[in-house]
Amino acid sequence: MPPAEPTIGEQELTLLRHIADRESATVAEAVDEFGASRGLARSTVLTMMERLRRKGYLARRMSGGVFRYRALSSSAELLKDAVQRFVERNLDGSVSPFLAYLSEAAELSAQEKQDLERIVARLDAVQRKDR
Amino acid sequence: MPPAEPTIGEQELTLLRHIADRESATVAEAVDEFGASRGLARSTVLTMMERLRRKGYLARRMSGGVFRYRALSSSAELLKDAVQRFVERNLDGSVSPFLAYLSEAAELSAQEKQDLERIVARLDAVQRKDR
DNA sequence: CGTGGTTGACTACGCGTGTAATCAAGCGTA
DNA sequence: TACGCTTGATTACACGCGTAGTCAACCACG
Repeated sequence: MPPAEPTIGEQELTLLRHIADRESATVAEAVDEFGASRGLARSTVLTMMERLRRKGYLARRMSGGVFRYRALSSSAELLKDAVQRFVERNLDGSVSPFLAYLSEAAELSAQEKQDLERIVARLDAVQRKDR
Repeated sequence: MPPAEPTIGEQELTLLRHIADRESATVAEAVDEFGASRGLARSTVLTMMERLRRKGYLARRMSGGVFRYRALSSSAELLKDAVQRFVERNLDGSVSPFLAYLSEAAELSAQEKQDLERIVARLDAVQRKDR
């Protein structure tokens, strides 16, 4: 196991995903595309990106006079990890509370419904093989 | 809507659920049952419980010379809310990453599988009704 | 050449949370 | 009565994260 990944704050994760989704960004670009709409100062975005770099989520390389940052994991990977951490730390590893949420509060898109059915279908298959 | 519930930290939530699960606890009991195994000082547990009380998650009443605390929501309710907050704040309201986690990383108990199938079945019913 | 905008580094501050020491009051028992 | 344990309240501190100001270097343009 890697040395217990550092924590990520909510805002940090959002920014990280933004960068991951475009596979490369300068600070200026991140400010324009991410910070501006949220009213964040340039220095704020810069600080966040440098913190993410120290934590090992971003790497950068000088290119054309400025640093270009890129995420070391994909957005989907990051989210899955975030979910995993949440399940392990807050739900004691049980997904039941999530299922409760799914059935009571969640609004599922057509795509999500389809994904869910596929998961269940695969579950059934495994189950049949098991017994 | 109530005035935007205060945040709860991870440890706070765990303690709160512990209390919710027994529907009443004194500080001494919480220390014995919750704090001791985690190496927490009595004052730490006391502080957490008082913070939870200020935030409106616990109430207390004097009983036999000591305060008895009780949670104002059930453990299940708390968890569902936590999931909801997580989905809204970290996943942009989309449960897809959760489904990705479910299908790739989660180990489901028999009960959970059953719950999941029930959810899907209900989804199917609604879908049929919709069109 | 000077001046203004861009870039990167550093420093800082408030708040929430995790954690605890300390103090004062009450109560039981030798 | 005096001592010690339990209980409650107060105060404190470190760390992470969200947020930003400031400064120095650089580059382009007039």
